[in-house]
Amino acid sequence: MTTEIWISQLQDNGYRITSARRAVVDTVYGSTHALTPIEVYDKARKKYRALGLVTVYRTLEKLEELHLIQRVHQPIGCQAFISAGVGHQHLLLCQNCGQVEFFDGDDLDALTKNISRKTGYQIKEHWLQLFGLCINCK
Amino acid sequence: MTTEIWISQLQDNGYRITSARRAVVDTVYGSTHALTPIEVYDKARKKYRALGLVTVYRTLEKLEELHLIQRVHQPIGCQAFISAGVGHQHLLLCQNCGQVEFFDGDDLDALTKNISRKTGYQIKEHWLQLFGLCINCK
DNA sequence: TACTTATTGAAAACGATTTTCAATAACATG
DNA sequence: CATGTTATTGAAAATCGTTTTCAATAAGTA
Ligand SMILES: [Mn+2]
Ligand SMILES: [Mn+2]
Ligand SMILES: [Zn+2]
Ligand SMILES: [Zn+2]
Repeated sequence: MTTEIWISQLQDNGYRITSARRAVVDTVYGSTHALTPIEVYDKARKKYRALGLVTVYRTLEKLEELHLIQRVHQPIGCQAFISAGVGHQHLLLCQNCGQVEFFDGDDLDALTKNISRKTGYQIKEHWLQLFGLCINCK
Repeated sequence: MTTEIWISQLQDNGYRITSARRAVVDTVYGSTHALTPIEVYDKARKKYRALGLVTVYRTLEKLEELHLIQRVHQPIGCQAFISAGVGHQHLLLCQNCGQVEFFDGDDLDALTKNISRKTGYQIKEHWLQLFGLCINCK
């Protein structure tokens, strides 16, 4: 998997491929840490000097819309993004260095059935995030 | 349980009891929906006309600091508040009307041990939220 | 009742995000 | 490859939510 996949996704959806967009894609794709718009801007500008912050916002918007990236919610803030996982996945975040990992294999069926019965809610989806310390930080 | 509990908590922590604070407390306490600062402002001003939005922010800040309210994270935004649950609890949100309920009794020990082993992370805490439709909305 | 000082709301400041706009560059067409 | 159409660009301005500043006020204390 390479950044070209994101590039063709953009292309296939009628978006033009520009140097600005390439710089943003190259920066966000494959990052192990969630990045805020400003962080993306600072990193991407090393690859493409003329880049504007506005274009970072606009590109992140499109990548999110195409489900190529996803927003990361944290106690400190909820405006950082990371490459989206494939299929149904959850996040594991390092509280110290901000590293992000995906995991799957949670089985919440019993739980949701139980809660559904107790509350009368029809449960549609769930968010599960784990926080801790990565190998380097613990 | 009544709003007086929050009032005495504020008092016990050295904060003065004012009409503005009473209006905010009365509004947030016991609300079944998460409220944003503006929503709190609009509702609370019906009880106390002179209330300023700044005071709403300042009071919410204190209530959060005393763990009497907690922030609710949602796909649409993360600046709404609700009365905090007692002990370790999780949220169940109605995607239609915004109603909020608490639940407990999730058992994620097996899951976290498993993830911990696979990833090498030391897991410290978790966020779990369920989304669905409440009895009225489904 | 008088005093101290935390609290107030209005206004200004702020930071993040969005909108506006004219110049530019991507890409379809010939 | 040259040309035309128009999506995309970055700068500047506007906007939105939140925070800070400040002088007036009112809560709590003695
Ligand atoms: Mn899951
Ligand atoms: Mn739990
Ligand atoms: Zn780490
Ligand atoms: Zn509902």
